[in-house]
Amino acid sequence: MDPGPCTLYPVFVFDMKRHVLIFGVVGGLLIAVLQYTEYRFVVIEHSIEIYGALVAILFAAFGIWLGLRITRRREVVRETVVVREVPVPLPANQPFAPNATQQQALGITARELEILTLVARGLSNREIATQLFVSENTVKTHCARAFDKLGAARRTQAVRRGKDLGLLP
Amino acid sequence: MDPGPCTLYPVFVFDMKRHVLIFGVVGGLLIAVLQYTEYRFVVIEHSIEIYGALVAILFAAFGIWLGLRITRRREVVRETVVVREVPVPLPANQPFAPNATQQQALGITARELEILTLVARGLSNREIATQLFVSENTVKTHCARAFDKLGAARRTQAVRRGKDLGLLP
DNA sequence: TCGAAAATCACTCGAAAGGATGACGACAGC
DNA sequence: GCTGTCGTCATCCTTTCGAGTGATTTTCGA
Repeated sequence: MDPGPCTLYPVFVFDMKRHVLIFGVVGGLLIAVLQYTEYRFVVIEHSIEIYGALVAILFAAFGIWLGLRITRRREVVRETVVVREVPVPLPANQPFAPNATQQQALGITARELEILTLVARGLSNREIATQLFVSENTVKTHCARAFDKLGAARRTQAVRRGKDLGLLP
Repeated sequence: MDPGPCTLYPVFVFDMKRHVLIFGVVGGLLIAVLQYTEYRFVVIEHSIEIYGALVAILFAAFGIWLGLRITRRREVVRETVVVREVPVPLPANQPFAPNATQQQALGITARELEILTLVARGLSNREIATQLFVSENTVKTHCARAFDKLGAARRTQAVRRGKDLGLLP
């Protein structure tokens, strides 16, 4: 559902592709070379250990190099993103009209939507109850029903979905 | 090892010390384990190749991790250099760039903002912790600090203020 | 090398939120 | 009449949040 950390560094995954390719090629070459040398120095007793150590050192060095290269790329991209920075406070503010179609499709009543907007404003249940002259339990009931209709488990999630569906400004 | 990156970034030589230590310990353990398994599966014909491949993969992964760890997070430095404010009426829906000016004015760190965006997506603290591979307590701490800097008492309020200040999409 | 800032984690405690269920009155529509 | 919807309120119980405090480790700049 949620793309998560990948959205934060999409360039990272992109770069990986090419590097993994290089990794495969160089890895194959290294293995071939090492296998060749293995058969040449088979007379040595602890050749397996030396072999393993060689492979370990070479691949570790290569891995470090890969890690350095990846992060270097990421740094450059990060800089360009900063240049593209656009701080914009508010574009236009005409009276918001909730999406009545979505509201009816989900069966959300007017009262529930009213409470949802107050939830989106960051008010607590108690504050909402005070503002609407009803009890806190009533607010909770409306909230529970609205959350259920929105398929939300938490109020932040309900706000998120409400905005996505055009129910909230 | 790879002397290249070290000469380019002499600052990391100091950091390398500790990492090289870890590298040695983990490497020794890995070799021991691999040697043990080697003798257990000596019946397999191509055990040497498997052994080498195992060592290669493990050390390559470890090397990558090491490389990433050493050169992590250098882009923040560049970020302060670029200061550009462009009042744009409406950026449609293209990649969102948080208002760095507001963020710096409030002293909100990158990690706090990252967690704030996940809060705005309706995730619970536990879900955020799982997604970022940290403990729930850490998420709570970041949340608390972010809320304090935003002057918010609840997460819905924090999301609201974050949006108003251009910190959240 | 040193120190400040940031990130990490833990613990407690109280408040807030949420789930489940039941109930009551008003009101519209058949 | 009867039924269904809506708004209202309640109780019990569990989970989640938030505040406060303290600590360690990592990072980064001077």
